[in-house]
Amino acid sequence: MENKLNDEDVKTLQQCLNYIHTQPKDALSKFVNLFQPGTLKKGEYFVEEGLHSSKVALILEGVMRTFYRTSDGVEYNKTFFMENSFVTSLASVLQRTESHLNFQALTDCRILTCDFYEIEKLYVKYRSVETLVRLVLQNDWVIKKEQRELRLVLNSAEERYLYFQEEYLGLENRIPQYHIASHLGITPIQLSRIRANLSKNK
Amino acid sequence: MENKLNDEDVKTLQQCLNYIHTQPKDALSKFVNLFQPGTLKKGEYFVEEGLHSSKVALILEGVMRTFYRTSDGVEYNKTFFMENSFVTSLASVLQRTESHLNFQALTDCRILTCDFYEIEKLYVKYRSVETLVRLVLQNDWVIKKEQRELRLVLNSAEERYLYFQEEYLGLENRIPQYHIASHLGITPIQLSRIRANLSKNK
DNA sequence: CAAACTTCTTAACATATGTTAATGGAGTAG
DNA sequence: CTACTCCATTAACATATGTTAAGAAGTTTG
Repeated sequence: MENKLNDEDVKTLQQCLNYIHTQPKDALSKFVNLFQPGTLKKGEYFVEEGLHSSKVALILEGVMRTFYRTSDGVEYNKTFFMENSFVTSLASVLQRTESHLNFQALTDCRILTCDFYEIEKLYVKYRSVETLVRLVLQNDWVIKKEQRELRLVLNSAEERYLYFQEEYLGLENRIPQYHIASHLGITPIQLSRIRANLSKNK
Repeated sequence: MENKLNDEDVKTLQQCLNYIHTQPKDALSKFVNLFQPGTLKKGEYFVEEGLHSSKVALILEGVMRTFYRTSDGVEYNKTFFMENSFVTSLASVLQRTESHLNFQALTDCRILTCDFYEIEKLYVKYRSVETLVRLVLQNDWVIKKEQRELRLVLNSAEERYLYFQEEYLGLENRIPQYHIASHLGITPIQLSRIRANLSKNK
């Protein structure tokens, strides 16, 4: 049971943090020390609906999804996460409530995890950490959500599919099509038709 | 040019603030003093896209909408505001950037306005004010946006229309149908069909 | 290898929605 | 009152999408 990060993973983590908002060396070092290595098997849950979780993960290898499940069992894939993405049930963490979203590994994953509230404790000493978190929030919750709402209302399923390909480069070939269809708000059959139509007119 | 609020409007404002998060008397009084009375003619803009605005309005009488306009002129009505609602271009205010949304009066409006940054100045002295703002943010940006995204993906236009009726009680008869259609992401023709179908099967 | 399973595709039909155009009612200006 | 504008409805047709069913190709399991 070693909770030690190898040099390469530390470097990846540092780069991912600095990419969002450049951190001074001491803050970066404290930040990195909060993380521990871990793995998820394909199908395994990182966060389950109905439970509270303050965990944060950085994906080193693999793909995860977050999805909502309706009362009659229909699933809607809200977001996918790939390498170098941070994963957390933000609403649950911020509101201190149980998550109503599920987070699940779609492939075997290698991750680094830590507890969000440990990150919060760094705010007092390192303003750069608080800024980083605020930027993630602003970007994820204000800008991305805005864009998604507009696309759902204003764009056709085909346009949403083309946008998906840009947003999630290469993901198309790493997960089943029906997960993509669910993300686009259409049936796998309709997605298949759209794909057939696109390749015909190319 | 009187910037004096009448007693009744003060009472309404106080109730609206306390409804979100109860305020101590001195905070409430400072809060109320930031507001000035005003009016908007039908069709007049409260905030225009491309410009920065830190204005906040409480609607005393009337209806407003916020809408997005695509590059080819199509409009999408994001939200409607009725009596006792606070109106502000939140993303613009928080990010200190220009608004990419328009806010417009759909009827003649009687409002109370103030500057958001004046409210922020109260944070230091009155924690209750900061809490109130955080609650609005959390409610509007986290919960409502989440619900809207799910509805757009998971619910039919008819279901969205029925939900609209609940969410905006009585609004249906105060604004043109095509504004409602735009909010639902469908054409006025389709909304008309849905309405005809609902009254038939009733 | 054979059987079972998963996933993607296609067909056939039904439903939902968009587009264009015509109609008529309600309100408004002259 | 008349002409005009705005707006909701309806029809007719085209397109997009859902549903059900069948089959093919790849993968897993025994």
